[in-house]
Amino acid sequence: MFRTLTSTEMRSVNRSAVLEHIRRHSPVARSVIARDLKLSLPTVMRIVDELTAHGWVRPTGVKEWSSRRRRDLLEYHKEGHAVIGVDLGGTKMFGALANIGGEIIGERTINGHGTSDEASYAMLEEIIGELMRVPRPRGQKIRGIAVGAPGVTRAQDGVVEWAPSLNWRAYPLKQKLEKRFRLPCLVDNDVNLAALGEQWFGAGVGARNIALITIGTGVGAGLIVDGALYRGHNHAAGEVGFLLSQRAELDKQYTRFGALESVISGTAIAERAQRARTRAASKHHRQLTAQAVFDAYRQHEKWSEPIINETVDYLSIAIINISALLDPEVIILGGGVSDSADILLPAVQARIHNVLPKTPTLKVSTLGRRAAVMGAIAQIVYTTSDYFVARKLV
Amino acid sequence: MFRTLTSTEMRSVNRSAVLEHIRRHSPVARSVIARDLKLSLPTVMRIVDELTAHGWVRPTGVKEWSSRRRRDLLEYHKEGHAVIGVDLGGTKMFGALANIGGEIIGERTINGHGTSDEASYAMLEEIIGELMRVPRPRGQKIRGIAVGAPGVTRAQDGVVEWAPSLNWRAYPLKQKLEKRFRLPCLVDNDVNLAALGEQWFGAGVGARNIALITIGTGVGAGLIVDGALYRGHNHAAGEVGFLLSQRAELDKQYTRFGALESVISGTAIAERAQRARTRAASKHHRQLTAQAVFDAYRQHEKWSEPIINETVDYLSIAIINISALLDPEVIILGGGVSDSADILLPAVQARIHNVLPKTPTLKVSTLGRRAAVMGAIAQIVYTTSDYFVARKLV
DNA sequence: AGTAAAACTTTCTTGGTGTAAGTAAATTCC
DNA sequence: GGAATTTACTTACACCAAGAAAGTTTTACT
Repeated sequence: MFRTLTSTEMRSVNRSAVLEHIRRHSPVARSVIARDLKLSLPTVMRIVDELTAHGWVRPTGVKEWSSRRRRDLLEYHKEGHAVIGVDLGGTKMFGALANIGGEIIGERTINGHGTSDEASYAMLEEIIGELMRVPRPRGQKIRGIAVGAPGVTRAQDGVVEWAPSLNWRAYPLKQKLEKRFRLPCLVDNDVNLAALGEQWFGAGVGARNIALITIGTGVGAGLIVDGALYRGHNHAAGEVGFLLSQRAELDKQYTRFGALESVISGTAIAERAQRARTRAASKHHRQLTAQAVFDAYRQHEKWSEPIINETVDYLSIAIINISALLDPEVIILGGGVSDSADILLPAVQARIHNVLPKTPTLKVSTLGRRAAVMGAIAQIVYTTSDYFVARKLV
Repeated sequence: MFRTLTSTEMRSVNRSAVLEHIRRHSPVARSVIARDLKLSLPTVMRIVDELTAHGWVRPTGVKEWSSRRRRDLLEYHKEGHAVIGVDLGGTKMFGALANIGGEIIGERTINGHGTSDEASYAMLEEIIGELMRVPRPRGQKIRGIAVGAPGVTRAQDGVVEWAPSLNWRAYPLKQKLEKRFRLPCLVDNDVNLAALGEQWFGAGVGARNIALITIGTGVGAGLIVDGALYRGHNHAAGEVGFLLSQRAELDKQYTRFGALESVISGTAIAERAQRARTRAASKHHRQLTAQAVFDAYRQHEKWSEPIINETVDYLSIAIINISALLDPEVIILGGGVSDSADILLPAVQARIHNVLPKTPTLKVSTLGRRAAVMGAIAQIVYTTSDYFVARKLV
């Protein structure tokens, strides 16, 4: 729990701080970095040299800008490295090749998933293989591969403990990928990666405490607490699908899906709509999707209102409970259902104001389905550049 | 957010690790520390010398113990320093003088609280003054004063933003105390200190992720996340009193007390009992307390059952929600109501097993009303010995 | 008694940070 | 238009702290 440091690791701490500063403020001059981070100028120089040599940072070429002398500014070298990120969703696999600035170079999607553990893995290998063959700017190397899996993952050793949709159980994914592709590989929960993605490139930029709620096939949350991903004691933090919001739910058993999940997930919304419609019209309409229910609501079709209202209510309760417990700066809505944020956000906003003393900022994911892939970039930068953080206990 | 380090601070990181190791494993030999913490022996020697010189650690005098040579072992020097901790509860003030090993040297309690902000402060000063005059082992100096306030506190600058029971609003407590007592002073939320206390000396020893739920006059929680106290973006993390567990609660306004608080707090239990009794017997009994309701339940008095069942249910929901979101290793029950844990714990235990994939360990506070004061010790040790922690991002 | 092993000690090297003095570039002032 | 001034960076060096390696002490075992 208490990690010790050598001088080299102290350098890593400082290097992380400098790189992070440049990433967030580029273009920026060395002297500004020194001032902001309270480092001496020689130290900043040395670290910047190191970062430049490794392709994380480069001089802009642009000179001067304000009073007195300005020499070349520095910027985060977006094109310095490429990263492969894959989001293994519940229903499809989405992979991207991107540079470390979050610019996507190539994408691949495969619908459906494997029927066995090895079939799922083969599809993943296929996607990664294709992405590795996508042409990149000359000299740009792939720095690593990060995979987000829907289920319980042990990020430390890269084992997927349980991912039902892929038929993986105690599956040593990282090990297999590293053996196959000979690159640093890394496995995490898909929602965790998405939260990190929003923190680096999306709606959570600049925030130190973030909750990303994704509502799609299922419901989950990724938590960033005091600046770092929080995974929990059993890798089960952020399982908001299992939140309870009624006393009656105590008497039921929830194994595959949680209580909240059975109300507000896209699947659940569609199911309720299906039931309402067959009751109302006594004839089967086409298969309804959550999307269709929201569209109906936009068209003021009466039957959709109780469904949407119920969804809004239970989502509001979840958001209130998350805020009461975690007091994040921002709560981000992601996943397929967030396409209907135009309906959800204002409604939820109105509901939570009464009940909480302090309300977080509510936002919609700006990265959408790419969130996890963007988080993959962040994770690869973290691990391959030895990110260390230090903190003084208050 | 990204803090930089100098060599001296690197030393602080390592010193913290060594002190922490000795605190948790004493008596222990230098060579063992080096092995466990992956430090070289010379470094451990130097740090231990430093710690000994400052009174944090001392040689046991006891020699050897196993194969080959063993020289003097080291132990945490419990009596090395004294600390004053004060818990400003909702209804009474409880202060203690203790050594850094958590052994109490003297205690003082004042019932009730001031009618104005300055009256409350005067009472606090009075308690601290008395504790400073309690005779201590010779040579033992008071290292600092930590105060836990019921309400919103800014630990960083020691300002109590809002503590209704004490009539404090934006009250610069730390500043006033330091001016008066000329010692390092420190102000935090009472439940936060209690959580820290349980982590150092109580039911949370060894755990990295802890939620302490206190149920007394009000309801609150202290969260320890990845080893450190988590306070949230607006110093409002752990406000479990505001958790919702029914859709109907969305339509009410909760300003002074939260929704959950109005059901499971000691006050709320007593109120419901009062109503039930007056209805049943149509004559006023003596003022009922939560304690009395639990006693009645133990005596199988029928009227108490629905009250206790309701309490158990909503507490279970809260615990389930906390687990789903935070996945702590242990959830500790504290506060006045935890005296009835013999009833609550097994009942809650039974309720949560069905609903959650992973359940945390449920425990009762082992420190009771002293929890916050014990946490005060921890905080003072943290701040006055410059605790730094370093962490590699996965 | 001699030997081996473990637990420190001492000495020296290495990595890294900061200070201080120095140089270069650009703006401002006269 | 040149000198003074300010800012950005550079160089040289001192200092701090960790680790490696070799030396010393203590103890168990033969």
